[in-house]
Amino acid sequence: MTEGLGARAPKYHRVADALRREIRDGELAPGQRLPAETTLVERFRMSLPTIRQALGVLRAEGLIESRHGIGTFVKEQRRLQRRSRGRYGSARDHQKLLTHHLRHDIVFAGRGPVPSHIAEVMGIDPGTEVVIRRRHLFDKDTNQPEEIGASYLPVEVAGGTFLEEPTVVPKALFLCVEDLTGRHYTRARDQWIARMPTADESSILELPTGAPVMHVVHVARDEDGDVLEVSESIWPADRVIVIDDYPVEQEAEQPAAASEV
Amino acid sequence: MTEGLGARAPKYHRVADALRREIRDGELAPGQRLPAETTLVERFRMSLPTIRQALGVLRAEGLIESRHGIGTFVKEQRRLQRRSRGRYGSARDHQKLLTHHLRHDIVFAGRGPVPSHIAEVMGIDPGTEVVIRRRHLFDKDTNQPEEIGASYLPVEVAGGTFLEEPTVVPKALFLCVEDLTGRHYTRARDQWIARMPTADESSILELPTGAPVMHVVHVARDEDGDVLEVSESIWPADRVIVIDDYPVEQEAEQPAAASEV
DNA sequence: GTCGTCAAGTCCTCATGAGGAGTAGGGTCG
DNA sequence: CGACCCTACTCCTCATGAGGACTTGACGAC
Repeated sequence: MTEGLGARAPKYHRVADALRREIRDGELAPGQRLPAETTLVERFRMSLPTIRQALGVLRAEGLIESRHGIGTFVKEQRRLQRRSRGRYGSARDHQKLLTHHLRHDIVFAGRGPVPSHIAEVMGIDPGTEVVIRRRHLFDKDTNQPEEIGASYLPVEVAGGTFLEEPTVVPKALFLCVEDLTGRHYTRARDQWIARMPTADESSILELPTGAPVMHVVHVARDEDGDVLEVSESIWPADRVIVIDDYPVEQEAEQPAAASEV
Repeated sequence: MTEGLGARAPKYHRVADALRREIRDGELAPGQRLPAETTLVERFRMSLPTIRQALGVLRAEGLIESRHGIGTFVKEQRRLQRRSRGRYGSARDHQKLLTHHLRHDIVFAGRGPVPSHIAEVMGIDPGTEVVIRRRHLFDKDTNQPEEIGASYLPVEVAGGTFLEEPTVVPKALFLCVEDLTGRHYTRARDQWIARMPTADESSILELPTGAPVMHVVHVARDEDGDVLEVSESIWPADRVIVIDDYPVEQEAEQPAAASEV
């Protein structure tokens, strides 16, 4: 650990380090308010920009969060949601929306050009017309934004159906598609990346500056390998744990996706 | 998109937006150097701190990277490494280290107290003595840091073996453990989270400020459900894609890890 | 030719000063 | 009692000014 930084380290770095240690040691508990910036100026005997720069470092690390006009607070580290595969089986059971505890705002439903990163996994040309459903999900109680979601369906699959209407579907999307087409979801591929949010995502999800997002692109295919659906979700990264539970291969085998951890 | 911000938006925000658009539109290509800060001061007719604040926003978004004494550059978005399960099968095939293209620096090997986040998944008390192997991995060609890794093995498993010695093991760790104990890796569980790096991680991985990391904790058990090994890896998030390819459950089933995407 | 020195250009640190904007609490007026 | 306003406190924005540290390339001494 970088305890006791030498006098050679930048001042803002030393301040950040002192506060970081107080947070780690519990002197500043999660949820607790930090001293006001002006108070820190007096305490550390440094200028306001220097103090603010130090706070900026801790903000970028996700340790604190500032609220305009109120104060700066130690963030509560909670990762509530666990996400992994297995969604299909449980949805077949319950016959209801996977995210029924969230309020769904359908912000768009209809046809449009497929974005390039989706076209890539679908194996079609960017700009090809597909059926798109975009949604924002909010916690029903706190009204906090939880997720930005979008589904992309080939026109052959969803064209002319109620999936082009901006209404919440009655059950999991894949069950609707199976009913409408008679085809079956057979194989899926998830692609997870973590990145910094765009300005739009940051404002929709009300993210504090410096908070990363988790972005998953989900591709579902039928028994012939044809794409039935691509959907993507974007969450604040600090609310997500991806869990993958699987048997260890006992025999030599070449997995579909190479390959190391 | 937040095109054409009104005059009410903060100045640094407008500057960031203008540069962001130039990057997105390709006027500033990946790898290319941005105008010097002093040049931007003249061009936008704003003060240096304002310009620097705008650059700070783009840095936090992972769009640009500044190098002291050299300049500020548009980051190349490259996600080279794809990681997913299936590691065991291919390792049994090749009988060599999974990360043989990287240089391994064993920074520690021996006994020590288990960290709390590892104790939790191992189901033991924090501080219990375990065998720990810590390593830093570097690209053999560029010498760039690529990964921080650590393995935690119960003393019953690895105590008194060469796994307590700070030398690179001849083949994948799990094959060593299987040979030494006669027990077999049967089931594994990976836990992925994305977060901002600690100060230490940031310096070891030479991360630009504002860049998140991907952190995976891997738990391996034998047929009795006893933990044989826990290992964790930390990568710069922008070099990682996690890919998960799996069959869709056709029948009702309660997966081990609940469960929604 | 090789090495070290130097200067120019770059980003980084930090101080001072001023004003603006959002929030919460208390008081006043109806 | 309720609605409104005012004030104190908070964080946010932005300017100016100065010096330092790092990198590169050119130049001269050896």
